[in-house]
Amino acid sequence: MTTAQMPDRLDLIFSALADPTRRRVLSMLLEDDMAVSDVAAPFDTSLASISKHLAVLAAAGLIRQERRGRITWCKLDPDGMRGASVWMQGFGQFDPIDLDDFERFLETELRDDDDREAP
Amino acid sequence: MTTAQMPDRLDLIFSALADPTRRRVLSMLLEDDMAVSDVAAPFDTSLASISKHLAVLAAAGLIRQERRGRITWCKLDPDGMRGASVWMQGFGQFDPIDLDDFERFLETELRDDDDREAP
DNA sequence: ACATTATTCAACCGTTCGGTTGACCATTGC
DNA sequence: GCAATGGTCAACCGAACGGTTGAATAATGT
Repeated sequence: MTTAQMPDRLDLIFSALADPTRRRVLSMLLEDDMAVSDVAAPFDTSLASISKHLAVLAAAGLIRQERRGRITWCKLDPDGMRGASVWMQGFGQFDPIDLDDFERFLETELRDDDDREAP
Repeated sequence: MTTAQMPDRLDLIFSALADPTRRRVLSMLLEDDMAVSDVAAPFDTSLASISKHLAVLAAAGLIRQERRGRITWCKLDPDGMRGASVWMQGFGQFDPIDLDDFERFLETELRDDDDREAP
């Protein structure tokens, strides 16, 4: 059967990116490689949950996980995003990377992504 | 309650893009504005299904729907993708838009996205 | 007025998703 | 060897998703 109904890589990537927790994880990994537990630390969900999220990101090719000793290192794989990025670029000639814009964006995500509480 | 758990715009955009049918719709709209029925035509799902997909895309700000007479026109809103595109660009300095690459990509998606059958 | 066309609404159904919990390997430290 | 640490696995749960069908709403054509 060649009609394997295998999900497109774009499916994997975009649905991986659709979750705010996973996006936050990626942002964290942008700053440095991390062990699974360290990734999980700032979240108030279970370790297992984060482990699953990381698996999703890995399946989408957005991160790579390398087991060394008893800790599993998670490393961003920016190239994994390339296909999706290219696809999106086709829908409008966006300015060639407004890095400042992104910086602010990231800041926001990192600061109050998950637990924003009412004052 | 200010802690409304309102989904982030990026959630909306990326999860809208996570579905191959919706991506194909966007590709179609890239070529021209279309009525809902015309969008639905090439797919072998129900009209209602496509109508829902279009609602999702509209909610994500990726298309705009304008009712004129009894037909609802669907029009791509490339600017809706901007935020997500900017976000992604932050994860790697991708080349400034390889349009040829994209063209081929699109071709592929349009041709055999949904119904690939075994020979 | 009546039938037709265009689209959405509402209820339902099976599947996937994100989360939890507790058991289960590994690897390290004593 | 034994206990602690790091991570995954498996089973489960409620919510969201993508699809279907049939009724409902609206504008158009005759």
